[in-house]
Amino acid sequence: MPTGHEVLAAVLQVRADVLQVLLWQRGKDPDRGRWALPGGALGATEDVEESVRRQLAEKVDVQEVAHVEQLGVFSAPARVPGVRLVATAFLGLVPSDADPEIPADTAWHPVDRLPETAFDHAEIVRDARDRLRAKLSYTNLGFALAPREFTVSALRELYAAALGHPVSATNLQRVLTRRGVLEATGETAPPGPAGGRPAAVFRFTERALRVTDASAVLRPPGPRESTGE
Amino acid sequence: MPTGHEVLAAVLQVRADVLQVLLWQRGKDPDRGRWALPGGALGATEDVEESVRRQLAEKVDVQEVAHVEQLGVFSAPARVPGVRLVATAFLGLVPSDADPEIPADTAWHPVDRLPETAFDHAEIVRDARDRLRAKLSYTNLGFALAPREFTVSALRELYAAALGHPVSATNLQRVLTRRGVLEATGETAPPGPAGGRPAAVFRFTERALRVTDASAVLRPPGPRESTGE
DNA sequence: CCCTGTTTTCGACCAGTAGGCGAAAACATC
DNA sequence: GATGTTTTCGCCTACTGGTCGAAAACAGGG
Repeated sequence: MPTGHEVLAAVLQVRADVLQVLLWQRGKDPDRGRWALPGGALGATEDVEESVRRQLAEKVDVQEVAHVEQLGVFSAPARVPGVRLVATAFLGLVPSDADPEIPADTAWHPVDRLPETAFDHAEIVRDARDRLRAKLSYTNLGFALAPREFTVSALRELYAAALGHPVSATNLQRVLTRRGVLEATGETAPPGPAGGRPAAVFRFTERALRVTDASAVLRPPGPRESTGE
Repeated sequence: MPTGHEVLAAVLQVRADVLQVLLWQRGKDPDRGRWALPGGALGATEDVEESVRRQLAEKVDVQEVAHVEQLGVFSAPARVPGVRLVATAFLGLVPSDADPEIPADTAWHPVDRLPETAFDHAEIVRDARDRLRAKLSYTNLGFALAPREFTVSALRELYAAALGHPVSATNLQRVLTRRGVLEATGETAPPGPAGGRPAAVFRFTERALRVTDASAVLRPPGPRESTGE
């Protein structure tokens, strides 16, 4: 039994205040009618990251996908019936203001209320969701879920939807500002129908677009590095 | 050209106060004479984690490997000459007091002064080292590098060697104690030849053995969870 | 036996960071 | 102008990490 290799992408976006994942409905067996992650066989001349971007391009406008990172390998011998197929899974993030064209067999589904899924794809979606939730708090990954410009309230709702629990606007703004990743544009957004003070518009700074993993505890000794400019 | 799949393990241990990796010297082409990571082809009836543990057993006593985790996929089309070979890389950790038997072609090498390595294995070792350094500070991964019982000074030297920078013993003890992962045994270790106060002996608690990733900033609201018990 | 040197341990202090609260600002509608 | 709504900002508290220095507990030498 030869070993094949496929790539799969769990593309996440906050839509209607709910974290959702892009799935397509299989038209043939095995698992006909069940919902699957976009992906496909690894090509001979590409690595897995190139491959997942290529395959994703068949379902959505890849320009809209702001962040792609490797989740891990799924390799249970019988994860797909009949053939031996090892999968490299990816996490993809789409800003909440994008509404990419998608094929007819494709739809967004809330990550916490998945339909009947194909193969081990539900497990992959869970892993993607958990990875996002973990990294949202200690990295700048939020920029990949947010529009280019936004108010603090809008960002708060995004984080709340993605994390699955309420977030304080005050604290969110202070934390992100202190990290040096939030920047006021000077503009203000018009208030809603009920009135209220107009909200200031922010964007992520250049440095925010580099996802910095390190929230190092047990730092090397010596004076702190400045976070500002 | 068919696609094969192999697993590779970067097994790290602090030896002689230096972070080292287990490598074996290739006896035949390609890359004869260069140093390679242990590993091999994925079997038909195993997943990648089972496979890496099986392959590792051929080089070292697997009982000594305290922690194994997936690093990622390496899949550049020409990463191995001649064939298309996708690799799943793993990070393995061995406690510093273990000295496993290893074959004649196998040796430990400092991760910061590698010999001539085969294929893309140097990159994998770098990734393993960086992963360890990142996770040491915000997880309990240290337990996998330490003996079952140890003094704070010994643990400090372990962390310093693994992280590559000095670590304060005071702070290390306080941080780990507050996390509830350090526990005094009540015993004391005899002082060195120069005298000095005898050091208290510690061990990691049960809860420390579960590696807890979450160092969540932007927590859900409400009272703090107690770390005690 | 006391003094010195060494190593560990512990308490105190400081700074940086997150969470919470409420007042003030800036708008809409009546 | 009064009221209601939303945003913004400052203040307070709690917790955590980093640093320092004193005290504790040992060995060895005079």
